Amino acid sequence: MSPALTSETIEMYLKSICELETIESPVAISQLAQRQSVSSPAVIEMVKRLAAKELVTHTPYKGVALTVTGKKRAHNVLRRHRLWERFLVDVLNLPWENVHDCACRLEHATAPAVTESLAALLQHPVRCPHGNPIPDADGNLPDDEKLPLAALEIGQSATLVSVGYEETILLDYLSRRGFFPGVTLTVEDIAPYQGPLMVLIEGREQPCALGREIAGRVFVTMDSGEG
Amino acid sequence: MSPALTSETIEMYLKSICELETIESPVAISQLAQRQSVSSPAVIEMVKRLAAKELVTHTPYKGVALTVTGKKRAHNVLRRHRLWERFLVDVLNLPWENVHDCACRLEHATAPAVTESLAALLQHPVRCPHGNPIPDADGNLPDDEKLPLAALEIGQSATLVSVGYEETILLDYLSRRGFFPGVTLTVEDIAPYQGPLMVLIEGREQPCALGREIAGRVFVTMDSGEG
DNA sequence: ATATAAAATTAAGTTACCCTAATTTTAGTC
DNA sequence: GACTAAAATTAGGGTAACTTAATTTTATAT
Ligand SMILES: [Mn+2]
Ligand SMILES: [Mn+2]
Ligand SMILES: [Mn+2]
Ligand SMILES: [Mn+2]
Repeated sequence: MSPALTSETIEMYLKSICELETIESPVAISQLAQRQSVSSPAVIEMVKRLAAKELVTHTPYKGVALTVTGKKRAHNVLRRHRLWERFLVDVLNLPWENVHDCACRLEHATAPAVTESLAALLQHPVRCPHGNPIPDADGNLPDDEKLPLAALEIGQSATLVSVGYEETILLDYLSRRGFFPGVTLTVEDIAPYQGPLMVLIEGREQPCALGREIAGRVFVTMDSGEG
Repeated sequence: MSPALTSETIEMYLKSICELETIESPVAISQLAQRQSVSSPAVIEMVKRLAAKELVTHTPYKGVALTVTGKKRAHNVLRRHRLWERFLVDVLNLPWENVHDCACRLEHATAPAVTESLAALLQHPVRCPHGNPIPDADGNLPDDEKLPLAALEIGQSATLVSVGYEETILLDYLSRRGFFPGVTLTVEDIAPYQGPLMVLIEGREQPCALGREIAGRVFVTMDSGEG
């Protein structure tokens, strides 16, 4: 028997590689291991399988990069994931911070006909509830103008676009403090020595302290007249 | 590491055992093997795992039966399956004969919160598009009054309730000929030697020949005044 | 009661995916 | 340029779920 074309595990690796490539390319084995919560040898082994299927290229001791086919496949998973997220939030009214995990299971169990009917039902949404773009049916993913909140200087204002690197702990943390796509933020202070940013959400009284790590995962666009 | 509480494979075995139990109990290993499209040794091995988890009881050389826990678990899978089927037909407008396969994948990837929100969205439907009852959130499944079409005599009329033992080939075959829950059927003739039944769907000109095997999987209720 | 066919089970082996421990390679420091 | 810590890789092993081939048990038919 020839090995299966794909599997839930393979799809998750492809998706992770795709997401990590936006930060560094090629992607380090250790990064993938951390993201997938598995050991490095497990990653090495899987990377060999993926390379055999020509979904990634592996440069030993350097890292992994998606091939064109691999990237298409990854974008397709992302499409399913983000469409399900929209459905779960918009139609089923499930909480913004929980839908990521639900979608992460559904994404692997979705037939093409279901994906496309879902897209039609939702009227072909462009972004997931966390602000990340939804690839089109052909696998095209527009990369948008955005910069990490951590790149702002004191006094600058910006609009929250998206939460990169989605994970429930992070989404939970942000939602509790009112950080959603669309809100307007002002950096009131930046502590030295990689300390936290004091960020005010428009309409709130008190600013909120965000660590650099998190501020690097929250993406914004500068409000016009300030860029 | 203790073995996972459940898996897609385990859920499918439980569901199959549950469905087969309505025909014969305990369920024969060979029946399960056929239903799951795997070899008998594979079934034996899995049955041992299920027995270890106390989800089934296995009487060697006799067969398998669900425990109370096992049946609850099976009903829960059936609930998810049938709710997804309703969603796919009612909300996404996918074809009646295709949704079974789509739902068979989604059913294993559905968090409890998703299941219940889905049920609410659909206004707590009682039956799947193929007429089979949807267990409630507690796992209760009402067994309804119905008899196989094969049990009717010549001249008798009945209403199609459900298609048991769902499989795409069967659903495809029936949908092409107009057999859906709710239609009124009349048995016009029954061929001897296990030959086919000539069945007329109300409103049609020509009767349709259905083999005994299929007529045994189509369930009806007698129209009042004929039982 | 015995022969035989069918069903169930055991035996032995495979693949995907994971692990820990040991080793090798790379990159940064003096 | 050698020394060392971190990262990558190899070696060896495990489990879930499957396979085919061989064996045992049950059911049936004479
Ligand atoms: Mn996933
Ligand atoms: Mn998202
Ligand atoms: Mn299934
Ligand atoms: Mn159904």
